[in-house]
Amino acid sequence: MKRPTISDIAEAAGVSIGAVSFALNDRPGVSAQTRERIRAIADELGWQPNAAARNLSAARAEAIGLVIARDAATLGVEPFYMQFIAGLETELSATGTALVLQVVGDHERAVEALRTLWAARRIDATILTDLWTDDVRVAAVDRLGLPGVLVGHPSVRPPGSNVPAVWSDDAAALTEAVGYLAGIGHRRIARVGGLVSLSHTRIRTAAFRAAARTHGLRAAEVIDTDYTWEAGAWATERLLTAADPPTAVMFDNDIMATAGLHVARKLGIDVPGRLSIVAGDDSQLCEMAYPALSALARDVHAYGAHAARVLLSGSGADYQDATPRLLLRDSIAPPPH
Amino acid sequence: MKRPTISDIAEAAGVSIGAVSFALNDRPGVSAQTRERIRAIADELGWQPNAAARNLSAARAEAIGLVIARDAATLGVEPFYMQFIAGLETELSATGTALVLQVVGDHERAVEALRTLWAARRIDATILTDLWTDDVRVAAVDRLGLPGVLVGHPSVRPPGSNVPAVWSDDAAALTEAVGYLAGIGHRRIARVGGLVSLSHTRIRTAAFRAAARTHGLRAAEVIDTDYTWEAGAWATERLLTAADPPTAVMFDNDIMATAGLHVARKLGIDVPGRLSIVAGDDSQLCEMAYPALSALARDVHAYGAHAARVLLSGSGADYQDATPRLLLRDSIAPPPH
DNA sequence: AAAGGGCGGTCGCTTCGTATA
DNA sequence: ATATACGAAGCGACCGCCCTT
Repeated sequence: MKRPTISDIAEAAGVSIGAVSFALNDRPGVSAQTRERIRAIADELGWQPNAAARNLSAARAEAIGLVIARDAATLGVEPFYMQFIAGLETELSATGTALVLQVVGDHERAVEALRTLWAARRIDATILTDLWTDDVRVAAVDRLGLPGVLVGHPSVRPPGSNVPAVWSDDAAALTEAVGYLAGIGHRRIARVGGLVSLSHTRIRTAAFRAAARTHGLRAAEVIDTDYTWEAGAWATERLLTAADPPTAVMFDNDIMATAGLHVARKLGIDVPGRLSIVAGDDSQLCEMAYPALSALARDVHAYGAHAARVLLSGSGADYQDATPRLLLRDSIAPPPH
Repeated sequence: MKRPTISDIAEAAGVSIGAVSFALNDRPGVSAQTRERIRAIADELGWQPNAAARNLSAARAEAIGLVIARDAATLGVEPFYMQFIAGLETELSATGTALVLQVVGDHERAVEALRTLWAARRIDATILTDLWTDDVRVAAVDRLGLPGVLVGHPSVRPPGSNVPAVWSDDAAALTEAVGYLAGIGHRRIARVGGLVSLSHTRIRTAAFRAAARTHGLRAAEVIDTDYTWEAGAWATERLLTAADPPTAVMFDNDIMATAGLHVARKLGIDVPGRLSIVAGDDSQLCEMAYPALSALARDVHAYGAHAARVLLSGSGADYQDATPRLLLRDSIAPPPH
């Protein structure tokens, strides 16, 4: 029950504390047989290094911080984070790095949390998600000297900063999707975007507009939202009840896409007969909807793993993840007429 | 940029290290003005006590561990954990306690993770969720002397153990729901349960059967599953295509309830006209379904907060949370005929 | 006599300089 | 000179003991 320390081992082995440390850390300076003897005793005693002591002398925490800045209520159904975290873990657990998680309400508190964790040496690095343009958190990690990785397009990185970014080419994904819809005949396509403060929202909107121009679409309206069910429903209703409504709508997340589906049903608009829908990520929500929603699919689990790998490698180099692909289910069809 | 230590403050204030420690920890032995001066300097320097150093001498980690034993794939849509974690955080952050999160595949690995975290003094306590009957993790925390709280019915606690439990009366909730359905005329009610290895699944099934007897139901079939969409769909299909099918089905989680809704639609069975559905928890998935699903509602966020509070209080006393209530939406109606 | 504040040991581990075979 | 092992000095904060005014 009492947890053994290195000196218990030293005593039992009849050697010095230093020798035990060297033996257990695979460093030269201890004979092979002494090393084995020490190892055996450590095993027998069930010894584990005291993280506090080790971190104190090494000045490392062997932990990384993930501070999620999100209203608790909306965190529930949003499938992104749990999968992302599970992905992180696959890499972290392999290196004995702990994940310290915190959920806060806004960026200001996120900065405060990161500052405290870092100042207290509870974390060695952090991962920043849901990046805004001119994100105060990026500025903060730069200022603090807190290592980190940005999960988002490298363009969010301010000049002078060299925090690596892990990203995927959302613009290409959107371009592909618009191209597909245009290819099967759609001429009026709308986009229900996420928070305009998020950098990837702007990137996607820009790509959407560019693709609309390329294909000479007759209409390419964009409505920005806050990602919630309510906003998705409201935006869809506005789109569908306008004169000359779109024949296809692309949503920035799955929750809003599902909301859009509901609104269409309420208005008696058949999906995909009269309206095609493209969802945002590709969570299980898409399969759960009826009809099952086509979506821009990406492997969030792998995304998390890659972010962790970039962080642990310390290379400082950006990493481009796979481009989301349009996954066809049952919510896309050629436009009516 | 450089993170200050207590001796930096001492130097800047022209006092000893001990005086700084006393001043910053609100202990007597320092004059009020010295205390203020020291505080001001600490603030200005952005000082935070080095967690490793403090934990080393205090032999505490100021952190609790949450090891989620769940297949990564199913973690995605399951809204429980994120909300639960957010609830935990509201209490933890108030006391400066960190949350160390780990995601593993099974109980064996969970025990291993807890053992390592505890042996390395990375955590002071843990929270155990999704409890099984004869859960190896409960035995492990007892054996290790690792403090914890069980999120589940006190009956999962083996004799001799005194780990506190935070629980809600699921049996009462199920009884209420069956009573309601029976009250509006249902005579054939089925239950699609969760993992039979989970203790609360058994508790609910027992309550379901007892209530069925009380109300003299003609049929009260129970099908156990693994909580997945596929299992929910399969179970529902089996139920609805049998001779003399149920007029109401109660699901143990929201994902399966949604799957059940799909199956009913596929079979051309109107909900709630010919089939009533009760979902398991009450996540946003219920509102997202069409028709919106009635559910046994509980406040998961508060549940998490209560678990944290019990853990931090150290009282060791069980805490009974609010009993889930039947929340009526659009998926319940009297049976046909 | 009491209040303010210095000193030094302590937690467990790492690491470096040095001594022994 | 080489391989092996010892002793001690930190890492940063805490805390009890003791000495000042």
